[in-house]
Amino acid sequence: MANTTASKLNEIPRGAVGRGGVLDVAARLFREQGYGSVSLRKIAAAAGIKAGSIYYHFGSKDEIVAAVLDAGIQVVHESMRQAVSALPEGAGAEAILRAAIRAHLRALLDVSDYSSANVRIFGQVPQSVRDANLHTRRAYEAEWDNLLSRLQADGELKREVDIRRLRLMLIGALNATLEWFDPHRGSAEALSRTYADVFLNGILERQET
Amino acid sequence: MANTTASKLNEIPRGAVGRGGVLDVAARLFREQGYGSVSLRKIAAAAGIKAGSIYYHFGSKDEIVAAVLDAGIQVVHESMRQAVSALPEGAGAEAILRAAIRAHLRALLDVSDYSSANVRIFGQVPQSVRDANLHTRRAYEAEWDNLLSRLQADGELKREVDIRRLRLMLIGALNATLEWFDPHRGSAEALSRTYADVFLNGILERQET
DNA sequence: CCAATTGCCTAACAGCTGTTAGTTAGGCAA
DNA sequence: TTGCCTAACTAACAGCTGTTAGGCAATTGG
Repeated sequence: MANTTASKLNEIPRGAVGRGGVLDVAARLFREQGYGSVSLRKIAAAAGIKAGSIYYHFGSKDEIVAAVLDAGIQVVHESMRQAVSALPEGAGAEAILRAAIRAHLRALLDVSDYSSANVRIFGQVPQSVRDANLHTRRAYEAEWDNLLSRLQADGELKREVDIRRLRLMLIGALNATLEWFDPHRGSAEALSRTYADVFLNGILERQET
Repeated sequence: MANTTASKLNEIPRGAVGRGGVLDVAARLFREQGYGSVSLRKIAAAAGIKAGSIYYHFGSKDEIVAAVLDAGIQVVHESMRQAVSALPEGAGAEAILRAAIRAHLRALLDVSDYSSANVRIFGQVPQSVRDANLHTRRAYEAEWDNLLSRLQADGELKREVDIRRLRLMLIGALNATLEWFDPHRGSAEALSRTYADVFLNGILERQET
């Protein structure tokens, strides 16, 4: 037919999907539906290509999910590091912790499908994929441990808190927001303030004894 | 052969698996491996029966997972309610909150595969199953909201904290421990004390201004 | 302008999934 | 003894899964 040429015009240009496009779509689907119920055919369909074509860009499903997991951590890590290092020289513990909490939460809730997908599906992927993500993960954890240790050494954090445990508490609590956060009910910005308030000062009304 | 009678003796008694047995096994597997990668054949094998036999006790896979989810909430709910009501009459906010936190955490980490399975897989099951669990879930949430509201009305909690948000923070933070808690590194008991300490009083070293 | 490379497509594979139907054997009541 | 109920079994189904092989058109480099 004559329209073969014409129809090309409103088609997606040839190389527009590509490895990056597949990865973006995969991250979004993983975040929305979890690991187990997202098949390669779903990813392909959402990206506008066919399932087999994915194997031109990736060697396996594990390779896709591994790439999503790594990118997810890197986004939060970078966001948190920048937020902290952008602070003025003599910033106190309170300002530093508020900035770090805010950066982590905003990366999760506002910015990136990759970071939220990481939190959501990490516990669902095959062991081998989890293991491959551990290096990236530990780097981010070390960033927090360094920060917290420094503040504790300066006497700004209570001495009796174990740093590792505190980091697990903090990141765990922040990540848990993904399960219920609704942008219609309040901003990630405001939420990060509440989290900082509670973690820094607690929820008990203080008696002036 | 003559041993047909003898061999019966070291076989599992006929009705020993049953509906309850299947449910126990399912809860354990869901907690360990997540929803998507636990098939009916895996559940059946772990329970010592064949896949088809499950349909004598349950109408579908969804029915199994729904039963696990409901039981999971009920265990934590009951545990928390008892712990709080066992307190002496005039117990203060601090004692009440410590008891509630401790009960929730111990139900998750020490006691029940059902409660931990609930937390782990709730975000992975089909929408319809989630919806069916909502009633049970809301009852537990209301228990917390009542408790927190009462304490706030008595002036023991800071006025500016939103109750719903505080409850989401608290339960979210407690549930997140499932992802990293290791009984070899410390008890749920000790962990619950740390959580109470942080939530009640915060982590900042208090300056005597 | 030709050749090579890129990015996709089609068709098929073996294996696993939830589910159904029909069968069988033990225990209990009449 | 007869007959029902319970709790399992076997075998099969349609559909989906990750993955592979081979083909084909468009773009790009020489």
